[in-house]
Amino acid sequence: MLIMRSVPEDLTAPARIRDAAIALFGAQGYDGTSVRAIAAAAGVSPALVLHHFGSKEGLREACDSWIIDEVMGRKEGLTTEHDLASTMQEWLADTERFRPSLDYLARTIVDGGETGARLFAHLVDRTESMLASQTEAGIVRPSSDPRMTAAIVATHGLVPLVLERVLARSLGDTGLSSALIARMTLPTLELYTHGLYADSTVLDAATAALKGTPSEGAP
Amino acid sequence: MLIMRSVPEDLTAPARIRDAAIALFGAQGYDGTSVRAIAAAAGVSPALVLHHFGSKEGLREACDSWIIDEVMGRKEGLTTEHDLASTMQEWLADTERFRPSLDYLARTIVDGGETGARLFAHLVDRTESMLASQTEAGIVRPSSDPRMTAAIVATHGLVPLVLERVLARSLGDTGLSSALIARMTLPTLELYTHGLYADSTVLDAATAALKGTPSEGAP
DNA sequence: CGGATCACTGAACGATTGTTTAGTATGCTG
DNA sequence: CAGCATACTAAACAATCGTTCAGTGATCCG
Repeated sequence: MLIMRSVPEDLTAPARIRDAAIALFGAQGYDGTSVRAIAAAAGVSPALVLHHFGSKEGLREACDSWIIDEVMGRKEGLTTEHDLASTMQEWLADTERFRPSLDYLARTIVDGGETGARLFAHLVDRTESMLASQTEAGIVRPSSDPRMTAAIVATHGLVPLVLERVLARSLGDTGLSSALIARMTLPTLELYTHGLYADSTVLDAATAALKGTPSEGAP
Repeated sequence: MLIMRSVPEDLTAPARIRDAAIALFGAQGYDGTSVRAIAAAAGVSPALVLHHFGSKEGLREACDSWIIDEVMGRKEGLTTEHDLASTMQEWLADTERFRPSLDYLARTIVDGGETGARLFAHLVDRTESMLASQTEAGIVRPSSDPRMTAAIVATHGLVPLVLERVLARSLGDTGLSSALIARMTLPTLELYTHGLYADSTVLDAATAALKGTPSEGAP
């Protein structure tokens, strides 16, 4: 770990510590990152980290609420209203710049903890209301289970975030993930416009099968 | 960590160690699991773990190749040919039973390491050839980018695996993830049959926009 | 029977972990 | 200027980490 002071100088010490923590937690995970490594990356002593954040867990919570504020756009100019979807779109368009936040966000969501669940639930809520209004406008087809459809569409949006590494490696090692996102756009829109199947035989068969066993939710 | 010997007795010590490692690595991650915890769960001494597997990293590699064999179905009766898709379907139908393997597999894939990349690449290959034959048979619509479409469909299949926790929590805490999978089936088939959009205006707009800037791959 | 190999354990090793403590420097407030 | 809170560090703390070592039984082979 020869590289230190990887966070610029013109920030307060707590801010440098927080930025370094997000970068290292995102890159190596919480357990794989030591307080000493964070302190070195922020250019401070290990004791100062705990002086400002109480404990390593307290630092994680500070990073969580910071990333939530960053995702929801409660920073910078408070002019624009943001949410997870729009922020992710912005970040994925410049992965090199937002790499720390992207990695931290991905880990938070797949982790399934309180923060990840809150962010995902928010994304599903937004997706559901968006789909509802677009369905009313005739843009989107009605669904037999709007909540689950919203959840599915939401997860599809998270795919480039949480599966970026394996995706890139399975499509020739471009490594440039913004090009990957761009290449995903057209096939995704094709799928969302015409579906995958040429006709409705598979769906009809599944519908008939579910009609045959209607007691689905009661064990 | 009072609970130990969580792996049955009637297995060889290396097998018990490996099973305990898969369960703990899957539940808490590699860094979050100590050799001592694995040894306790397997009912052996910590030294025996390293005696059989050389190091903690060696144990991980053994778990990786074990899970690969398990996924590819190179075990039990060698009669049936399996792959990632069919194995995942079988495991997700009985999540309680296959919880350790499911969690370990999910972590391996999102980790993006060698094993995860190999498994995912295999899944994309299988999906691509399946889609190709079904396209030729008129079941599946042709795609403008078959490889990427296969990758997208593959990632959609991994969604319940890697996002199970947040998914369950955003749809009322059932916790029973097999019911979650069942509820996902119909909306997914609706999406794959009719698409999400009512008409092709969004796709047409995107296609026109990409025609306007055709120099996509050359930086 | 004798020797060797093997599975296995208890105890310890040094390194690293998160955290605490004592202390220094700085800058604000009265 | 005195007093005090704050930012910050060096050093050490106990605990845990992965790993090593010496040694014990048991099994097997000749």
